[in-house]
Amino acid sequence: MDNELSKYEKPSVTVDTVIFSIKENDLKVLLVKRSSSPFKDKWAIPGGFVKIDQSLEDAAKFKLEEKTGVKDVYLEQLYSFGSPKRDPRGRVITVTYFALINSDNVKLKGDDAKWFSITELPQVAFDHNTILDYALKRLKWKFEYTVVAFSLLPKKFTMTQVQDLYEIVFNQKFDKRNFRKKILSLNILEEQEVMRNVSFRPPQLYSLKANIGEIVNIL
Amino acid sequence: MDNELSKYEKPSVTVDTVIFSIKENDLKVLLVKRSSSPFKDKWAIPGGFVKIDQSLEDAAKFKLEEKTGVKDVYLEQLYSFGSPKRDPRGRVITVTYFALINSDNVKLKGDDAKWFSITELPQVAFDHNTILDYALKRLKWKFEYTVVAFSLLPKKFTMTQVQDLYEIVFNQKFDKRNFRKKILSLNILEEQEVMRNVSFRPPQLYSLKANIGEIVNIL
DNA sequence: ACAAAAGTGTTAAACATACACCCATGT
DNA sequence: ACATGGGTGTATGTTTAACACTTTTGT
Repeated sequence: MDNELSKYEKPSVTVDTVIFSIKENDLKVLLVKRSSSPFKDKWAIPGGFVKIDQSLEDAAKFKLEEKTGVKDVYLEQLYSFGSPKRDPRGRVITVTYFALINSDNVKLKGDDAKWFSITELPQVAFDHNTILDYALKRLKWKFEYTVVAFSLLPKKFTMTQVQDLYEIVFNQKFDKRNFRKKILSLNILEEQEVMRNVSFRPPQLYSLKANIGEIVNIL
Repeated sequence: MDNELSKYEKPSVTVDTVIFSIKENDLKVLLVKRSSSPFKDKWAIPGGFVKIDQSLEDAAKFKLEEKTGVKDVYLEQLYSFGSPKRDPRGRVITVTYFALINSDNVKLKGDDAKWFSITELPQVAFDHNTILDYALKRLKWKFEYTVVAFSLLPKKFTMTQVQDLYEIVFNQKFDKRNFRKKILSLNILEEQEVMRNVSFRPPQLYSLKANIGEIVNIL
């Protein structure tokens, strides 16, 4: 390697991805158990070193697929943490991402990974509690101002599912009529068929209109 | 250095800081002329390599003070860019920051740094145009939802200065009465004395109340 | 008295909130 | 017929948007 780049001692760079999903009507985060020192046997956010010719986002996607088998999820960069003492092994800067997946599609690989309710997190390695706090804040923020919520739902969903999701994330009840009015007024949903074979009034199914990306300022 | 960290070839890490200020009733960005290859003589966002025992934010502050002589400014992390090919010399990941300074206090050091109007940017080195676009988007966003605007103003300011600032950043006129009502209703300003020795009706001076940090959801 | 910028109030429209009952289905 | 969750409308308060003239000072 040439001149200026080799003049400085280089830090290591990792990418860690906070993976959110909804399971059992609860907001969950995927954590993996560390198999080696430091923080052996503590839980940690899945992540790994960035390969020298791999983009940051590719590193995040790679880890995500390795752990969950899922591709094509909502993925966004969160923040980079680089305090010199955050890893006892040496200087490690981590670029963090957060992912939203619909856990129906997930098959966890190996038994080192586990879903934790956001309200019952274990002690975690490194500064990963800071990262989790930050990710949760960002998640709420995104729910308020964008359409990312729908990445946590199946393709077709009922209005009640949407409302349940918002109530889980904000840990707060919303008025049913007002909630529906609000969501429908955004004009981001398409009516699908009506659900069948349920022993109560069959709900309307909706899907997110194609080409609705992230769009700020809703709700 | 020990085990796992040295198993991987490490990327270089830089910190680049997009420095915004208002001069001549215009939104400006500070750029520096590169003195060496690659992109010799092209303009670039001020930045440098992260020292092995320096936090990311310290690296940003250091560069900021080196170039402008200013400390204690509004500084926030923007985004990390890490595409493998962004620097022709090798793998360089950059963590970007953006800073808002009141340029009254600034003495540019050396003649390699220059303020550019955001509307008349030169060609820039590396992927710095992407970074500038991103920074400008974030700036507007922050103006809409937080109180950062006041970091670009002197301690005491008139309502007209605040409005001018918003009009510069959004490149859009606002109604004077509604604008004042809005800002005053936020309850974030304190009345100071009235300006003197002006040949027109003397304006009220305001200052930002102490302890008003960033506070989301204004305007 | 004039030039320059500061300051001020009202009305209409849009949006948000609060609130309770009937509906469609399977068993 | 009953249990289950789905679906709907109206009235009130709050927020935003549109709009033009008078005030204070120095020269």
